[in-house]
Amino acid sequence: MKYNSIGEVSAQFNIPESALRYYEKQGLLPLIERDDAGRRLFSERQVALLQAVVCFKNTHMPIKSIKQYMEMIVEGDATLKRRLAMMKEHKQRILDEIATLTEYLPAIDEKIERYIKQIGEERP
Amino acid sequence: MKYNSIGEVSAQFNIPESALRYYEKQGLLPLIERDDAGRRLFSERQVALLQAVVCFKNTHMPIKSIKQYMEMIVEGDATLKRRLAMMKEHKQRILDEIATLTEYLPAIDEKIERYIKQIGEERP
DNA sequence: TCTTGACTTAAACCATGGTTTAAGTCGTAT
DNA sequence: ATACGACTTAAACCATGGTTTAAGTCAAGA
Repeated sequence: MKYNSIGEVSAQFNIPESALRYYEKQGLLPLIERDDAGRRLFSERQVALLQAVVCFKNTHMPIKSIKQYMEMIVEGDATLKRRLAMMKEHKQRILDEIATLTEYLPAIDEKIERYIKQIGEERP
Repeated sequence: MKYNSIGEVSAQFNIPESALRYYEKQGLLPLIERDDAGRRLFSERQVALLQAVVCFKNTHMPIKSIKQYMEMIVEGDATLKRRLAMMKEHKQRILDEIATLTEYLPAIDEKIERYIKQIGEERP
């Protein structure tokens, strides 16, 4: 099996090593193996799980929730329903967030239009 | 002129009074007047500016940036171009954020579909 | 008069999400 | 041998965005 060092993973995902260590400490990256010297070994599986963490972080899931999700993955199939419910809720929060941002865009556009107009009138 | 107390504004916008006081302290609500007892008086103008603050906060503009914007409003027409540039940048950040959220939605949907499928196979 | 409710302040406190620092351990190339 | 680069840890530090607390002021009603 191919293992990646923390430096390699940091470079691949453009995430500081300090953040990866912090994520592991917070329980976002459970079951990371170590070599004889205590250095982290990221398996392909861990890299895939980190990809999920990246997805969750980019969609603003709190660290505590990501941790719960990862704990459920470790727990196995008994948590499938809860994981499904969690993903449905998270999807809804993403949709709500998109809706909020979209709703406020016209207000920003109005300010832009107003400033363009005012600047045009100022320097005639 | 109609003035609103901090309690009224708090109720209207569903924002804690502590947050409104914090916003003023941080410079997000400049030029708020006071009565003889030192109590804040929100004019219609201030309420309108607060509406802008709410818009910026809901679209994740940092407090420091909102403060800069409000300082430019106080400064007057000399800052019109800078305000326009700021609004254009902020709009782009909103669009980028919507794009990011939208890009990750399929990954969440895949997990949802996978869990539905797996749960269906588990309880046949 | 005295209490109550709405307000004031400064300062302390809190949660979230990390980064930085200091000290140390390896493996490898010179 | 030793120096270097990549890694380790715990603990301290930081930024952001507030909330909470303690002590006080003021106006109005019982």
